[in-house]
Formats: sequence, structure tokens, C-alpha cells
Amino acid sequence: MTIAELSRKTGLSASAIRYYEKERLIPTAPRRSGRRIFDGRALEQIAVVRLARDAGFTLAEIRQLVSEFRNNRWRPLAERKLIEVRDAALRLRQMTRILERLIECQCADVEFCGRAIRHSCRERIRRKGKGRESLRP
Amino acid sequence: MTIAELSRKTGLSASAIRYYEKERLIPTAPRRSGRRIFDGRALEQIAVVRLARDAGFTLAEIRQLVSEFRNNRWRPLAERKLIEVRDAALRLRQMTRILERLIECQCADVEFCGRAIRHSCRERIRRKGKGRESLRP
DNA sequence: GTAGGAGTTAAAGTGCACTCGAGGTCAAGC
DNA sequence: GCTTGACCTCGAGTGCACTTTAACTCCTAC
Repeated sequence: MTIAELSRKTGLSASAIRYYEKERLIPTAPRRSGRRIFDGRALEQIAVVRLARDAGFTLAEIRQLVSEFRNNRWRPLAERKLIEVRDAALRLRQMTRILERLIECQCADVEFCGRAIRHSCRERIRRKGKGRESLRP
Repeated sequence: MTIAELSRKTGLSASAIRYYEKERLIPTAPRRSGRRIFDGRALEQIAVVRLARDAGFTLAEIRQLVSEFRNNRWRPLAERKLIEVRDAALRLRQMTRILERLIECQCADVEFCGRAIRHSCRERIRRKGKGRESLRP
């Protein structure tokens, strides 16, 4: 398989595949006259990386995860991440409430709205929005 | 109010306040011998920015939001964002399921796990993990 | 033999939301 | 008059996950 075929089959760009190799998320592919050749295992390896990425792991964590797969040392990593994800879900529910509030808001200007916010939901908001979500759609 | 006081009252760093001013998220504060002086309205303005930030708006969106507050043009923005947030919440629920799966996983090596993933939950995962969450805690 | 297309590398660039550092200004206190 | 400390501006740096660019190589077809 060439890198273009692998790219097509995985939906990952060729540059991202090269990047993953460089970052040691997937093993270094053998070369034929300088070019990478991939076999079926590359598909599985990339599936794992994408799964982990979709589960919210950073690439640094994924590197650790794939290198420590055999000895189960990655399990505490997954458990820690599960807590983080649940926390993020909680924050998202609060974001939803904030947005619903904002959509219903009748304030005539920004300062008035700010005043209303500070008086009515100070205790709900403060110390909650520490970790941010970046919602790139 | 000096920038240090405003920083203390809002919990925002002084450099972040200066940055918000530069980016026109809050109005340019008047200066006394070169230094910014703030009044109570700054508190409200920053409350609005933080609310929006906590609701997941980018700073570019917040700039638009505060500049268009009076004429209700920000309402469609909020509605669009609400959809994004609900979408993100959905993805997070999937991430939770993926992590729970991963924690229960009995695979002996990465490729086998990848094979299992591709065969068992391909339809659940594909085309869902497009937008990523960055879970900075 | 040469044009074209697909691949290679290393290095630099991107976007976001800030933070940091250098070098300068200003008022108060000793 | 001098130090101290809070503030100023401007430009550069940060972290992540890539993408883009430049210059080069290799194989195939004509």
C-alpha cells in the first residue's frame, strides 16, 4: 500500500500519517526506493490511534499508550482520562444552560446583562469555567 | 480602579485584560498619566466576556457578540453555538463509551485491538470524531 | 530524453488565547 | 535625589496537532 492508498482508506491526510510516524505513534514503515510501503497492520495501528484521539487523548498520551499496550500500564491512563472526559461533559452541560439563558436574555445593553449575570448566577458560574472547551466543528 | 484591582476582582490576569482591550472585547479604558483607570462598568463588561467564553464562544465571536448586542443580531450566533455545544456533548458521551470499552479491553496487542475496533464499532465511530475536544483540565 | 506525477525530507507556518520579557515611565516615600 | 513598585508598550514565545513549502528523487509513459 502506498501512503496515498492508506490515506484514502483511513481518511487521514498523508502529511498526518508522516507526522504520526515521526512522532512514533505508528511504527516506521519500511521503504522501497525511499517510499513508504504499508501493509494491513498499518490500518489497525491507525485505527487505535484514531480511537484514542477520539477518546480525547493527546498525541503524547497516545504515544505512551501504544508503547505500553502489552503490559497493561496504559489502563490507569484510560481511567484518568475517563474522569477528565466526564468532567468535560459536566462543563458542557453548564455551557448549554448558559447559552439557553443568553438566548432568553432581554437585557438592553451589555453592562446590564453583565450585572444580571453577576447577581443571578454568580454562584453557578464561578470556579466552573476553568478548563475550556474548544468547539472546532 | 487600577488594572491590578480589576484583575483581583475578576480573577482575570492583568495581561489578559490588556489583551482583551487590544482585541476590542472591552472598550479602551481612559488613561491617567498613561495608566488605565476602570470603573464599575468594566466589571460588568468582563462578566459578559467570561460568560460567553465559558459558553464556548471564541474571542472573535465574542467581539462580534458584544459589538452587536443592542440589535439582537447576536441571537442567531448563540443559537448556532448551542447546536455546536450539544454536538460536542454528544461526542463526549461517545468518548466516554470508547474509554469504557478501552478499559474493559482484553486485547493482547495493539493491532488486534485495532482489528476489534474496526470490526465491532466502525459504524458507531466513523464520521463522529471530526471535531476534537481539547480536555485541558 | 524528458515531462509528469507521486513520493521524500527538514523546516517553517498556522490558529487560538493568551503569557513573558525587555526596556521605559510615573508617583510616592525615604 | 534616589529607590521602589506598579504600570506601560511592543514584539516574541507557548503548546498542540497538524499543514505548507521548498528543494529534491524516483518511476512510468511518450
